[in-house]
Amino acid sequence: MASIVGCLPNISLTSITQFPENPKSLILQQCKTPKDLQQVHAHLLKTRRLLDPIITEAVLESAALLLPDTIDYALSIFNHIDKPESSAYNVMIRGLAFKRSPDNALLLFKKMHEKSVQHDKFTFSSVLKACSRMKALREGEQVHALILKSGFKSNEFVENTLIQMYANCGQIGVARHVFDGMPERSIVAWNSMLSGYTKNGLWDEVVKLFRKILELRIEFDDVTMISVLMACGRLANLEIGELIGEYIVSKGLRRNNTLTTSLIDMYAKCGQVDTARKLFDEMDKRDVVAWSAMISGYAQADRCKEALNLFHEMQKGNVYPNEVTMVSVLYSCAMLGAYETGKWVHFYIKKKKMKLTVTLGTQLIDFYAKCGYIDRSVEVFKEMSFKNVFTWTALIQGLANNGEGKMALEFFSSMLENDVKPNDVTFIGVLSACSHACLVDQGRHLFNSMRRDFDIEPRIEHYGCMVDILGRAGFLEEAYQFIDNMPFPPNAVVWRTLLASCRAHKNIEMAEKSLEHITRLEPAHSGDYILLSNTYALVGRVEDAIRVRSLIKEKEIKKIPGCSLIELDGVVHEFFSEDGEHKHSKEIHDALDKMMKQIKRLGYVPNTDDARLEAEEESKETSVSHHSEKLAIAYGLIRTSPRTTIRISKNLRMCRDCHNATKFISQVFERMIIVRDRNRFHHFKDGLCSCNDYW
DNA sequence: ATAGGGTTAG
Repeated sequence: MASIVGCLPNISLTSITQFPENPKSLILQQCKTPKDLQQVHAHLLKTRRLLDPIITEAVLESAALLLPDTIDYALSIFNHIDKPESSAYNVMIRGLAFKRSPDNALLLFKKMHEKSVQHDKFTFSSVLKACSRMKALREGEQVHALILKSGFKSNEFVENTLIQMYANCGQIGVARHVFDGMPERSIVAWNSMLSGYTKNGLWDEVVKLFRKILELRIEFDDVTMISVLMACGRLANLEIGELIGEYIVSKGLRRNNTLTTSLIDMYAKCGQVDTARKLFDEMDKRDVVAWSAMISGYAQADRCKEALNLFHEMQKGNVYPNEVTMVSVLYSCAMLGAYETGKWVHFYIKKKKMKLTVTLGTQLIDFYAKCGYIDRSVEVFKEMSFKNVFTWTALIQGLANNGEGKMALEFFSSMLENDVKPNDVTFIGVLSACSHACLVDQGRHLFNSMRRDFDIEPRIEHYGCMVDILGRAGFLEEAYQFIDNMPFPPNAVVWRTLLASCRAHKNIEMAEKSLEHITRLEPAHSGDYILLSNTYALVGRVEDAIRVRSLIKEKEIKKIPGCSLIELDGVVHEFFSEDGEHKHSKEIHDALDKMMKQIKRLGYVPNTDDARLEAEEESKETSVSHHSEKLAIAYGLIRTSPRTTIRISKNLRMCRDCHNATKFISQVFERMIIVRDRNRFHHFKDGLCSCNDYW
């Protein structure tokens, strides 16, 4: 018994023989480890004190509720009790309900019922908690019926668990019915209802109920605010969000970290990332959740570079990321094409044996796919033990965008074989797979099966995919008819899709018509005029091409500057086409000149048509050679080792000249070059591109 | 003895 001294610091070795008369609080408070408990248990057995139900229940409570991983120990003690009283059952049911074996809690409840042991409010709330965790609606309903049948007097604890159980089982209406029928409601009841709405994504209802709380002047607490802030974030309801923000300040609650984290998240989701950052900087202790919230705030605001910077700062601050943090970090890497950083994150996840949750795995798949490494996506997919519709969809979309249309469709088939129900987004992926792989009939078939076989109503995006499938394959007239027969008015995106096909198939008439439709719906982007202009240029109507291009200036349409990113040693470098002359160093320009000279020697001819269209006032060649991707590739060539792959991501479509030049570069410099443009991937190798010059 | 809470994806 020597070691018990260390565990029970108030008792000396001799005093163990004088075990306290009533050792209940000693058992509950002093047993810090399973070992402590075992020794106390042994002592109680030896001294036959275990016959006292009060003492036994204290041991049970310690084993079933307070200590980790001792639930089996608790069960073995419980099973030795001759005729357990209801309080002993209650402790066990509650312990089982909390300790990940809610099914056993239910079984024990059943046993209790069979043995006619009286159940009470404690039994009911514990067993309902178990039902809630298991999403066992049927059993929950049975318990509810039993509560009503046994003439049980209303009790707020039980009613609150009923609300929780019904909400967790998706029966939010029943939950509300229970709530409405309560004779008295503390703030916990209101909070239970709010959290029920939250779990079901009914954000509007959260705000509605909170307005009621305000109206009735019910005093709310931090738990209330956390639910409501969550809803405000999802709804971008800054009005209520700020109201709570001011309340928090006025009540001096800023030191409540959980609350402040919710506030940060709300501001970030409402587009006020800088306000969120200010709150974040003012926190006196930032835990991993606060960091994760702020990082995801930047990522959602499309400020991924800042997200990654903050991630690096987090590591300097010795806060360890968890799988939630990594989801936002990988999302940012995917957006930026920051392959090295993302690869390191994957390595870190493995090294730290982080749980590969469905969300994290799905994000890894998306990350690799967006960096052009679709094989790695497939690997991750195969390693995952749990996959959901998001996982399958990410893989299918990744395959489609990387030109693996056929494989995407194969995975779609095996998704169905695995009884995973596709959703509307899955079909976007599947249809774009058909589009990239030029599988017209397959596309038609899948589009028609959406409503018929899967009960999914095609949205305008799906119609857009169909237009793309038809248009790419050259069925422009059919695509036009298809748009005409849509059940809703076409938007600019649909016409833009057709316009792109018109360029590919050199159909002037329909290109003109498409642009007309676009301008009728919204002010056209500069890219639309460029597509039409390119179409004219392709059929030799250079004057028209120039005329259309000049419209961009005349109409003062803002041009989106082309921007290419390349990541080197974990740092993302940005190159812009517009300010190429001024911003970049001599080193880069020298590299660019050298690169252009070398590919010309091998037969590259700059496309002066495009150059002429682009900027008549500048010398033709200079203009085109300064597209951002050429700068980024030139920089990549001098900064990376020979024969390694160069990866670029770009915010616009690649132009034909850059596409052509990159093919030459891949050959001359013996480099694999992967360019992710706005729409798809181009894998350049040995002078050829994976898109077969069709994009 | 019991009830309600923050960050994550296609």
